[in-house]
Amino acid sequence: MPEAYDQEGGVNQGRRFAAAIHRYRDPGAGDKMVPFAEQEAWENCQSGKATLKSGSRNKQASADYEFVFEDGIGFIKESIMDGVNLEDEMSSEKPDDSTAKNALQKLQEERKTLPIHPYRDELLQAIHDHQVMVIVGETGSGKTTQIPQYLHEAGYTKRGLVGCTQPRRVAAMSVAARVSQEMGVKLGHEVGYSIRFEDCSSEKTILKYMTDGMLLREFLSEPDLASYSVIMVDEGHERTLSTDILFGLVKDVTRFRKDLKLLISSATLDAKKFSDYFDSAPIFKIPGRRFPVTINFTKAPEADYIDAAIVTVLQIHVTQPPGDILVFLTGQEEIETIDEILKYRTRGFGTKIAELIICPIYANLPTELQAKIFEPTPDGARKVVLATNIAETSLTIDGIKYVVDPGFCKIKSYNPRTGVESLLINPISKASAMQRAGRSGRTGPGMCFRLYTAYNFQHDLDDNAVPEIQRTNLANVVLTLKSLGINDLVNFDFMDPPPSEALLEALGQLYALNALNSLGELTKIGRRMAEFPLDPMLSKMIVASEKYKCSEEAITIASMLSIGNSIFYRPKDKQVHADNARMNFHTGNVGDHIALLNVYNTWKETNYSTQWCYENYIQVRSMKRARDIRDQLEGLLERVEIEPTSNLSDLDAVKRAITSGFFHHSAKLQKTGAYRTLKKPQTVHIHPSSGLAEVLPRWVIYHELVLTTKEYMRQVTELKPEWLIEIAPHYYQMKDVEDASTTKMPRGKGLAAD
DNA sequence: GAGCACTGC
Repeated sequence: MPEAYDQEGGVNQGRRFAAAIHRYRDPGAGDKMVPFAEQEAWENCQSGKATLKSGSRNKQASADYEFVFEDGIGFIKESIMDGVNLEDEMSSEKPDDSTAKNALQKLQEERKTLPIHPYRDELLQAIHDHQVMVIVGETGSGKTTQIPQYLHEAGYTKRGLVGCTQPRRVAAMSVAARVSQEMGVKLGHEVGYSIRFEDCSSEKTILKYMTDGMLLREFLSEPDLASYSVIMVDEGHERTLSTDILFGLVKDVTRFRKDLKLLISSATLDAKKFSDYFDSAPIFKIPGRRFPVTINFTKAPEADYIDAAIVTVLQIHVTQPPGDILVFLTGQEEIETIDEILKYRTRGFGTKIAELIICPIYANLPTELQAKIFEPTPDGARKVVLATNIAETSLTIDGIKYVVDPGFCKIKSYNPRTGVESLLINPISKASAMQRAGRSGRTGPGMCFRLYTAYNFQHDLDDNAVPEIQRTNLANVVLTLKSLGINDLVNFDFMDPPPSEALLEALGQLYALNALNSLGELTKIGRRMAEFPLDPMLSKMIVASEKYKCSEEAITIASMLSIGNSIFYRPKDKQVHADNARMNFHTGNVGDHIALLNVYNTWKETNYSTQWCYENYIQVRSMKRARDIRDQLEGLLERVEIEPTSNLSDLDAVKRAITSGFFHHSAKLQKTGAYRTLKKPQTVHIHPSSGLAEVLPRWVIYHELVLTTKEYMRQVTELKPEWLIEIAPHYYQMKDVEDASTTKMPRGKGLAAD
């Protein structure tokens, strides 16, 4: 086994997990089937047709439960996720040779073959009878495209819009496109969608698909949702930050708007919880349409999931009938490692085995390389897709018959006490494991190979992932709710309340930013800040830039910072070139914020050239996104009546604006070469990718703290300590910036000047 | 001298 991946951090995490499996494993359960009542119930429930009797099931299982590759990893066939309405699926796949029908008629007939169709009238009656309902609609049931149309047909659109929220932009767009076809209308007319940067709706629109975040923004201007007659929150089980806030808001609106209908779609496992939260709302269940998926667990725990994944892929390739393989991995590095090892290993087979086409896919992979996974697999070859969680919900790949699931993913966590973010490898949830398995049964019967034991699935995995609202910085959530006039946040009706520590921290932060007064009410500054769809520190920087006459620079920097760390592209074989290109923007040790400003302005000077991006190792996609965000912020400047002004000749003015938003994030150099944060003291370091990593200024301000191998400040700019007193006198006193060991510090100048 | 799960406004 090559050693390359042996040193990889994720593997160590995996080992720890595997060790945990060992600890928990029942020593007698090795080769026997263990009863999994809970799991069976779960999966039967999932299938929508809980008809399998346990007796016949066991008989079937004992006949062929053991699925063992020769000389490889032993798997046990543990269960089957049933396919439902398979016959319908088969018949709808048949080409329709009646040429007389026009396209619209065909679409209307297709609608009638959807699993939801027989439930139409019953569903409409239930919606008529109840104000709030939880809809459990399995994948492929047609709930997202059909329910809004049923509501329209039943007359609900006469009283107002039917709005349907989605967690992702593409989903909102593509579903709206499909529904507009089915209704035979032009997209953007009767059927439209609304997503950030793109409003494809009009006065004619009666069915509106939108991202959940977009409905949340609409709440700010229409807190009673007066223009809607029905709101359907789709994919509620995904528990995005926006849906969780929406839940609390729409639940409240239904109390005083008895004419507003509310539909929440959830997965089977959460339905009861959703129903309880919405005052015992009835649950309406619609079966889905899916092919059966056979689930295999390893007989024994695997110590190294990277190795296990590689062996499993090769075993499938050599022993199993045609069909592509999807492997779920945690990140880019893991994907690249497995890519290399698989290439190396299959080279050894020569022409003895069929060709194995390896396709990596992750969100930061340049667009042109992402396209490869959608190319059809040539006859006689097999494709193996190495994917992150992006393949769990965000994109679907046709032709996948086998899923390999090591059972891990990276999850961002946030420590409200220290403000440190980190990205850690964690075991996935049961819900996530089922979702992954389902990716193999989209176009035919599938097989899922889990690289952990059934015991481990049952006992070590949580039912659901921790919702985002419980593991994120809440400053923006709090500002949004405050601007909706919700003052008592501690008693806000969250489905799963965030830790009170995180709420208090966010309140404190907003108070320090002068967005809230001492009574916790929104100030004029706070109201202006709430207009910007940004982290409040960035919004404050923009609002403060008015005073320093540099709003143009502030919105550029805010746009670039809100992209995250995916601006610079650093290919393995050209790291030196990429680093040199990056350092060109740091001339004069201006700091990382100004460097980002330089990147954007230089790109703008090239007329937003793609070629220029390639030459400078900059991600084109990220820059285009920065431009979209900047355009939006430019429009919002006008809304809050801030003049667009540029002050490039006075970089200190720009840095003062930055300090106005980020004064919390200050740090001072120690004799050791490390830094110490001024408030909530902790030892931190300048990230090696910073332009100031070797400059080590005495005082710095940073954008964020990330924990990787050390605690690093990412995006760092030099600071004059007197700015802290000048800008945040309520937060810093002289003693904070005085320093006995730094008598040589040129104090007074900045202070006297202002 | 490091390491970037994934969304969304």
